[in-house]
Amino acid sequence: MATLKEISAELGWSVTTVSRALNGFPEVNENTRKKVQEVADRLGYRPNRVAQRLVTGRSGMVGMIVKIKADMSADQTFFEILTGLTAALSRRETDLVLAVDQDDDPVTPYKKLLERDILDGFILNAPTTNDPRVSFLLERGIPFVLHGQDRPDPTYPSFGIDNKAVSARSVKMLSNLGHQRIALINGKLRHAYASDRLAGFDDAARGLGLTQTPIANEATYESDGYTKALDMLAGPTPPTAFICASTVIAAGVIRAVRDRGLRVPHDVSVMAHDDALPLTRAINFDPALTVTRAPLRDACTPLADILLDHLNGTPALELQRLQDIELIVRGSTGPAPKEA
Amino acid sequence: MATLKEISAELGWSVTTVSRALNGFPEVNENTRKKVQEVADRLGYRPNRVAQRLVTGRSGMVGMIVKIKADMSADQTFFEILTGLTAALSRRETDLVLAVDQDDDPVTPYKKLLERDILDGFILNAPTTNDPRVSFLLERGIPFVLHGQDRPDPTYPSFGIDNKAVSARSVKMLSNLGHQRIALINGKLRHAYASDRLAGFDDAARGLGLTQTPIANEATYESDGYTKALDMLAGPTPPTAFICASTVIAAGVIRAVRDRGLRVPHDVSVMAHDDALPLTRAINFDPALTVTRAPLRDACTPLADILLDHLNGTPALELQRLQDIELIVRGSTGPAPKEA
DNA sequence: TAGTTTTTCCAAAACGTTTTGAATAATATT
DNA sequence: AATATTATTCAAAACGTTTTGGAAAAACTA
Repeated sequence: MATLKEISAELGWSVTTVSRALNGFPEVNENTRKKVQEVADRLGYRPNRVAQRLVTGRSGMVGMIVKIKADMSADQTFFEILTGLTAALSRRETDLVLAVDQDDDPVTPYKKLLERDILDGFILNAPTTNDPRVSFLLERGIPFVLHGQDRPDPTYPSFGIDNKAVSARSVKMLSNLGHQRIALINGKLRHAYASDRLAGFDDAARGLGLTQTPIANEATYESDGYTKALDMLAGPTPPTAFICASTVIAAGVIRAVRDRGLRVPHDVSVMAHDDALPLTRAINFDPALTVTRAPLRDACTPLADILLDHLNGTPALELQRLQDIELIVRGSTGPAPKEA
Repeated sequence: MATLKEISAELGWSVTTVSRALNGFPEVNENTRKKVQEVADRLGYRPNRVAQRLVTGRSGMVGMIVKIKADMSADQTFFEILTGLTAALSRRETDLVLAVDQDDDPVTPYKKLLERDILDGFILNAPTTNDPRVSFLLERGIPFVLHGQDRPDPTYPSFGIDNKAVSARSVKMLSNLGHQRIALINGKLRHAYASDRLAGFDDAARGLGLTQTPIANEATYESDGYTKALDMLAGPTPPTAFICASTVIAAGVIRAVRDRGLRVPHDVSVMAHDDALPLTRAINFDPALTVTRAPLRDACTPLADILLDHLNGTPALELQRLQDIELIVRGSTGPAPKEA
């Protein structure tokens, strides 16, 4: 590994000048800069990042802790955001490094990595409500960006969708189609997104004077959608429309509707939130699925940019952005059925 | 973050003494050492790893590059080795950090991470024959351990199974049961393990004078096992026994055997190599599967130990170890059928 | 030519830690 | 008490890079 000292010795200039030449300081003469760059290229000089971080506090590496789960259902999300973030950060000459979380306490892996004092910041995803990781990093002034929000008035950089609006827009659309009995099949309530969608659903239903709005939480898989929808459809006043937390859950709901001899959308409308993951495509449903769409992949560049802008000095409150949600109406939703 | 300087100032001893006290140097008085440790504990002192690496060349972090693939079939392997390695390294106060490989050239992500000069070494897995990553790291004298081998006379630390012996023991066992027509359904030949198993199969068959030994390579999924076994069973002299690259492939072979109206093991014996992954358990097969067994999880601690011993100075040639293979005979294999 | 201004490069210090070789203090021996 | 030996601590340098504040060189002006 070539060092500044070697370049300095070969050219007869100080280490200071060599450093400033390579780093584009304006007071270095252009000829000097060119000569330094030529020798650096020839010797294959690469700055020692460890030494840089010791002086500047920056290594050019940001971290993300990965929770390995026994079930594989989250893998699409996981891989999608990993590959997207790696590419987005790479465009800004930053490396994403991962560590595996194997502790009961979600804060522990952050403590361990912080002991190394090597990473410039963190990207956090899948927040729980009032996420302890967020509180921990805020207390220590460690830079991070959160994908989503974990509290109503966040003081940290973030990028995500407005999950209350996801529910509200869905409820309004279905209400406009004449649906009075609208069901929500929601995710696990420990996740902040699910909690927000529940709140948004309640608010919207109340605002529209809807009173028959059954809710089931804690759904993850297709089979959850199936069993919870079956239960709801078995009641005396079954819902005529479902809002599902994901396209995967919607597949289960549609299967349940059909197993009851009902038609989509003629008898029951089904819609879902769509992260636009590669293996569960809404347009491949029969009928094609109506969705509130916000591709997970579209979050990667903003997340990378927000974190790096924050590291470069932009105040956190200027780095809270929302991802657009697109309502796409397809064949899985239609007017409420006439009451028999 | 407390520093040695702060401890030094509080106690009135030099930074040198404080450093040596904390690092257990024998010439430091025991009383001195205790006092230093107390202040360090009180101030929450943690060594700055960046500064340490600058002086010692060690950060306490080793790296692994992860190739993200579109299909999910490798995830079991991936997760198994990740979680195992993280735990094993953690026991030796070393952090495993991951980076995502998104380049066509498998060497590129190593180059990028090496520019950082932060990691102490690498763990490499899934080698191809004469793996370019191995050559690259050897040329640069970068410490690493390889899970498996990629060449006949490796000069680097490694831990893995003898894949030639996997095939040889399987062939011998089936030959001893009277089988004369033994088929191999092998993995992708670009992987070193598949290449070695092919060689071992050929050698063993030749040594036993077997001449009807059909081979199919490039199998990964259950469906590969199914279609390749169907093809072989459709011939004029179908095999009476199969050796499969994995338990997943064996499931496909068994399905093909049954679709042909044949019985396992009465008409056709089926065995496989078993990495003991959690979701594809050989004893859950019907009948329970005969296997050459080498749990992937059992490789993790040796891999971690070998790499760290190498970093601590043990020569590479003393750090090449083989994992035991256990031949477990169960109900899927039996004597060759009598010729009709 | 002398004085002033601008441009360019540099010495020193810093970052936090480790290590070498020596200095100092304490203890033992004569 | 003086000398020798052992135990303990220390100053300085190193690691590679960046930055502050200033020195030196070059260019400009009167």
